[in-house]
Amino acid sequence: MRVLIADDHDLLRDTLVMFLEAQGDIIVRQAANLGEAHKLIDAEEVFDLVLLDLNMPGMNGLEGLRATLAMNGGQRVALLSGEATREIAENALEAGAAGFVPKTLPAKSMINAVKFMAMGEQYAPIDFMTALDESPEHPLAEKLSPRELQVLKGLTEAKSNKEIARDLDITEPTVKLHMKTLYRKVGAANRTQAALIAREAGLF
Amino acid sequence: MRVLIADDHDLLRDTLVMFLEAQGDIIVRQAANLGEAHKLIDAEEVFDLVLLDLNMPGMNGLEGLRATLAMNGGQRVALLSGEATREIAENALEAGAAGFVPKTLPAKSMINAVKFMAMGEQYAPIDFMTALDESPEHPLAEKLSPRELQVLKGLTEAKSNKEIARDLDITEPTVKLHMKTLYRKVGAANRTQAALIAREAGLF
DNA sequence: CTTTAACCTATCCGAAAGGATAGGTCTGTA
DNA sequence: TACAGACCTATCCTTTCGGATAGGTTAAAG
Repeated sequence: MRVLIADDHDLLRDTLVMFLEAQGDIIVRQAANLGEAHKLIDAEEVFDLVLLDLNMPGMNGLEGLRATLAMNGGQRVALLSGEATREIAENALEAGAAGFVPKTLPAKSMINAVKFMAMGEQYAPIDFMTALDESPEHPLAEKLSPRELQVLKGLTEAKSNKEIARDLDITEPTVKLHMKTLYRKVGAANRTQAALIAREAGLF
Repeated sequence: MRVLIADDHDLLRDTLVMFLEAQGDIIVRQAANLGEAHKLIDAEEVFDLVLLDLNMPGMNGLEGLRATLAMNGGQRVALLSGEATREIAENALEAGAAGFVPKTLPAKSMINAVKFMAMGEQYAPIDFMTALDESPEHPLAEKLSPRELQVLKGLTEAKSNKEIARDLDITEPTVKLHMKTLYRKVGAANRTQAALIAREAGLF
């Protein structure tokens, strides 16, 4: 089994190489950037698996992955990354990657994943892929006052101003003003749009 | 490596057993229903992996999976199914399953997956898990007339009745009646809820 | 101790939404 | 032809919403 590891972090690369070669039946080649990796792919016989670090020189996002996939030999290429988002992982897999390996994976699991992919399967960590794509922050929630958030919550529950007022124990006109203010803050023209924006932002 | 396969389809079970045992270092035990499987788990030393068919006698949905996970020995349990939905697969993985194996998988991949899981990793087919959970149909869209759909579309764009009327070249009162009718059809109390429901259903 | 700013509160009024009711136009069918 | 049913249209009328305006409270800064 022939594997190529391309990563500009020497430490991680060496560790991975050591672990893989300890498996006995795996031949590992190394590269520190995309150019070196391509040279090795051109010069040697086809690899069972090529591991590319997302952040190493020459990668340019997923472009390097696509370029490597398009190279002769039809080798299987997987993406290796420390801080990639789930979205990037999905894009990589859609682009035809053999898998996605986060650097947070335990060494043992990483070895298993590499062997798994080299055997022709597609790999990605389950928990990573099924995690909800939670927006990093809710910039909206930050800009709204507590009362406005409560009013907005009532709005997303399709309550009338009167109901919201009763629930919050304030008068209806007050609710209206909060509405008006929060429309301005979230950029909505009316309550329907405000509700859709709130839902879109993942609030409540 | 010790594997237990529980499935009431003899043909599939025998095929799988044959393939696995051909790998040389795998000992396979069989069961035709959940009760038999539990007896084997109790009687023998711990398995590296237990494969449970979702539809065999005694399973009762994911209950059988949970019961098996809770048994002594702490064995790893994976779900095997022919027609499970992505939702069931996710629930199984959340419940602590070692993996999910659809019966549509090629034999070679299935063997790889079983070995992968027996080594302690969690497996699920990438394409299966990342597939969008597209609602089979939009039951809403079927119940609404063309005009009502156009009105609802305008509503999700946060337009006023007057704007919708102008866009559709009808009078405003007509728009109102369409609104009222579609509220009833989709089960909304007001326009905000109707907009949220439409968005939720994936319309527009 | 003022001052400023941000927030919550309230009043009034025009505009929009929502309900009830009814006429008009197509289908397909007896 | 007559009829039923589904759909689109329109007219009143009441409720609700949305905007403009302004007073009251609290906390931080001068």
